[in-house]
Amino acid sequence: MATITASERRAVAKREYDAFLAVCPSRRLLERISDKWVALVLAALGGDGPLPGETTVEGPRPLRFSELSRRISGVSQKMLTQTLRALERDGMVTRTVTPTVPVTVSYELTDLGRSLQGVMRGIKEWAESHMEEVLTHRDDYDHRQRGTAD
Amino acid sequence: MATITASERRAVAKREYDAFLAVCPSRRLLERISDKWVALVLAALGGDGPLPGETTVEGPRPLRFSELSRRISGVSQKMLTQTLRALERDGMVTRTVTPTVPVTVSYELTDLGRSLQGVMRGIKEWAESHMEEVLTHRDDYDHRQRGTAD
DNA sequence: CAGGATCCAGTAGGATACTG
DNA sequence: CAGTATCCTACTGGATCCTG
Repeated sequence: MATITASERRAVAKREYDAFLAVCPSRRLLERISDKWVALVLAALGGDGPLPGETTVEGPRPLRFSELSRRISGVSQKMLTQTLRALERDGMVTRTVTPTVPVTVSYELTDLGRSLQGVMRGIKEWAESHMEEVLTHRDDYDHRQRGTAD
Repeated sequence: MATITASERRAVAKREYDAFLAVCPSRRLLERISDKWVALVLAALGGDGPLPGETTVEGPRPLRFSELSRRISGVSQKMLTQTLRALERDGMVTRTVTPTVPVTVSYELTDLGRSLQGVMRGIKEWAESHMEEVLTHRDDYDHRQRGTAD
């Protein structure tokens, strides 16, 4: 009998994943992580920038729900919870509950999460550092709308 | 009078962009590029993987609309057009029309687009290479739903 | 504090039909 | 071929209320 373990099958399958294919599971994973909230949560947990009210810039550390909420301005509690749950389920963050009163919950990146954060941070930083260039292109594009036959 | 040019103002503002802030323009740029279709279009134009039907693996080259459409399986013509327009407007792809019959339109990454593709490709590849690990975590998470008091 | 549960508006995005 | 235009549904995600 061919004793093929799950990990063996997976090792083979690994090379087959192709997000260009609509039916490939990696396509759905790509959809999940191609999300602004994911990018922002990972960046926050990854220790990008100082926390509001804090002057010292420190590295990554566990953040509480309320800290994340304050850091990522404009995020609703629903989206934050939802995003954190998904990231936890996918093994990218850990959720730690400390039974104080009231309860304290903190989130932290796992190794897997950190590896993703490496690429996701790139996106947030790209957006910030290329904003001007993009704005310039938009101006050009919008103006050129008529002058085509110039 | 303080003669401050637009580019000077922008050079200063550049360091101010912070996607953590809901009101910051870079937040909206982040939303725009945190999109699966953007990731896939950039990857396709960036020359990731061989084209369907082609055996030789070549680098990036301009792709026609229909080629993109075939490469990115499952994309609707609406989303593809919409994504390409947005990328063109933001200066990340060029659109070239060759007046044959019928018309030939090809898309190509700009330098700006290539710089973004550098980080976006990371995401697609991360999804593909970490699919297994994520699946394992999901199994764990879903099973652990009851056995909490174990 | 850290959510769960609901309700509900806005929009993303698919399907379809038509055009230069 | 490479779109544009329209219709329409389904899901996203915000606002609100409630709980341990």
